[in-house]
Amino acid sequence: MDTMSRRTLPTTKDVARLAGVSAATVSYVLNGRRQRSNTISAETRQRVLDAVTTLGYVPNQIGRSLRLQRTERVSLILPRIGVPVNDVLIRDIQRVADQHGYTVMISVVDTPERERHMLNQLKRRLADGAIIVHGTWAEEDFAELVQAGLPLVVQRNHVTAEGFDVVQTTEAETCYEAVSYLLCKGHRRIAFLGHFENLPSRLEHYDRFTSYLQALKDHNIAIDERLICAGATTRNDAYQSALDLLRLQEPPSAIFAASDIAAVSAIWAAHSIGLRIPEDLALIGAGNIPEGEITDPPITTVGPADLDFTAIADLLFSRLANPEQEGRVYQLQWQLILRASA
Amino acid sequence: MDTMSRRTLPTTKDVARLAGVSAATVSYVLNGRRQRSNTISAETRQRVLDAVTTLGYVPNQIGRSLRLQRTERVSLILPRIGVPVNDVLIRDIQRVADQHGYTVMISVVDTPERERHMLNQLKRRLADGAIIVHGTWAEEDFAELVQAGLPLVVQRNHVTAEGFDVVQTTEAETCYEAVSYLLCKGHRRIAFLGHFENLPSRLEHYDRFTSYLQALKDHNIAIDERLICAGATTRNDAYQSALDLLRLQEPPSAIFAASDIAAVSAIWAAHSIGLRIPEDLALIGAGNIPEGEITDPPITTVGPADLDFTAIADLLFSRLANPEQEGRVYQLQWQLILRASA
DNA sequence: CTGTTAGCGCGTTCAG
DNA sequence: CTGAACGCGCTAACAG
Repeated sequence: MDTMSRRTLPTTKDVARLAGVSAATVSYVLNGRRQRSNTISAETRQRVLDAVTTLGYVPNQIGRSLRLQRTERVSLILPRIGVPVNDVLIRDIQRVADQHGYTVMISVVDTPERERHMLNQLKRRLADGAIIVHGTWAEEDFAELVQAGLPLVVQRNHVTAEGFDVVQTTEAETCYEAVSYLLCKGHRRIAFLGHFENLPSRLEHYDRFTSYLQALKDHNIAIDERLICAGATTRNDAYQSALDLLRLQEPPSAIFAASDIAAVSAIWAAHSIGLRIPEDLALIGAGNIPEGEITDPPITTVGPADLDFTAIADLLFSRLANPEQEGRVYQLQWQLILRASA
Repeated sequence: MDTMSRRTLPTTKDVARLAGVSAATVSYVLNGRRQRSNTISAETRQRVLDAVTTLGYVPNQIGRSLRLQRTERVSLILPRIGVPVNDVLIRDIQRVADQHGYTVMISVVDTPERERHMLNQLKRRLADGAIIVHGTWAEEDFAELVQAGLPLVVQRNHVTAEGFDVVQTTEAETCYEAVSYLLCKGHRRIAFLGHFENLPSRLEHYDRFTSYLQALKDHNIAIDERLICAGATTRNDAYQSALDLLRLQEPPSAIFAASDIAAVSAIWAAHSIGLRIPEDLALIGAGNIPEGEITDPPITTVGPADLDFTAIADLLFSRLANPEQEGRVYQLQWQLILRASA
């Protein structure tokens, strides 16, 4: 309670002195020796534990990390926050990390500057391993991290698993299927509602968009640039963009939204000008977020059939246990989920 | 590129050897000496920098932290993810941290077990300071962290700023005003749509709820427990709960939702059974999230007038610079924001 | 069964 | 202007 104790936290040495043993013994007691025949008498053990509680000693993780060459933390790097699918990812990684006694540290990395900063932090051993989701990272960045010996899992479709693991989705085919579905229903003016910021490096890797283009092309529909909308970053931006689309002289009869959030916003936009869905406007989203089940109407969407990303976390911890293994590719199967909006 | 280099990262010593200087000189060059008259010749400086790039040397943050007794990280602890207001908080804290050269690590702490784990991590010097938002933390936990010398900012209404800073809102009065507003409009059956999990320790500290109760009481309206709904944790749960409310034999004519997310879900629920808002059902939310402006109708809500939480981050960094200062209280002004839903 | 010693990587004091 | 030496807190190897 005195102000002095706030200045200097107790160390193993303090505990050792109070218990009348050496610092090593304290460590043995607290970390339970595993190898060798190093055991501690019950009496000494108790003296140490008493000293620990008396002093309120807590081991310093930094000293421990330096000695063990291991932080017991994993880093989860997200390109943006407020995307429901990331909530699930966080939940699943958290759960697996708990089981391994690891702490998860989440970082939102949404600008090139922050990317550079985080790249540096990771090379400085901020964590023992990292899961990087999408973002504008260059492939060289991943190579640098591998070079630095950091166990790494990258969720991105167009990247080669060289020294790290890659999580991919089959969204290219499924999005193609979704747009084809709209075409088969007779729609000829189909809008694309997405955002072109924070893309995985190149536009041609933006599967949801290229699939849209390809499907139209394969059905001999000319691309109308006025129907391609890039402003759907936030819910409110998506709302405005959808409104702009629907107010065109020749408005679309269907919208393929690159995210379910954008699709929900499109519903609000349609409602606000008296359009009915799907009668006046067909709508397909992407991502299969739970929210899509409670909208009016529920949203037809493409996305992972069940929202469980445990496998991604498992990849990282398996690599943590065996860092030298070859890069693996894990496929997340997407599917078209028909509901009422299209 | 050889496998050896993945085993052992270069250290200051390696850089020193290659540059033909001592490790100290490397540190001088990289950290730019401030005190004393220690300067390095341009020539030596260049040799060191060359060696750094040749080896791809990156200072090890763990060694640095141990030496400096400072991690150059701050911890942001959230009780749950997927709440839009936290997106704003993250953005603002991130920005301020960038300016100070600090890294933000976000943690989702949503169970008592994770709370205990994180309490320990913080005492182990996971970060130099922390911002803790709501959650079920006990006041003793904060005292422990203060005792451990951790600069701390807590966002919670009912807590005394003893050795740390507190961010409070005026939501108690504003929520009272909101419910009173409904009562003045003639509503007598007003439902409460909230969630009783993850509460700040005690139910009587759940301002949004107590204000609801108090307003009814002051207007001599008997509490009808069937109108008090505790299941609105996620969007989908809130939807179900709202549906249950609206299907009661004597359904409410108004709903006060403890979050805007719950309010949006209530709109969907109302739509799905053909109720119009505000004609058939009045609705007030809480939190003032941007999404409330694009719903149909836009949501009348209570919340901070402008979404800027820079001040919270400033509190932490000011305390980081001056750890011994008295605990301060910062008030976040809430207000009733009238839109079309009530 | 327990104490001594060494060193993880870094930044800094002090003597040259 | 530079280098040798020290210590941050912890744990593994080795003595005793």
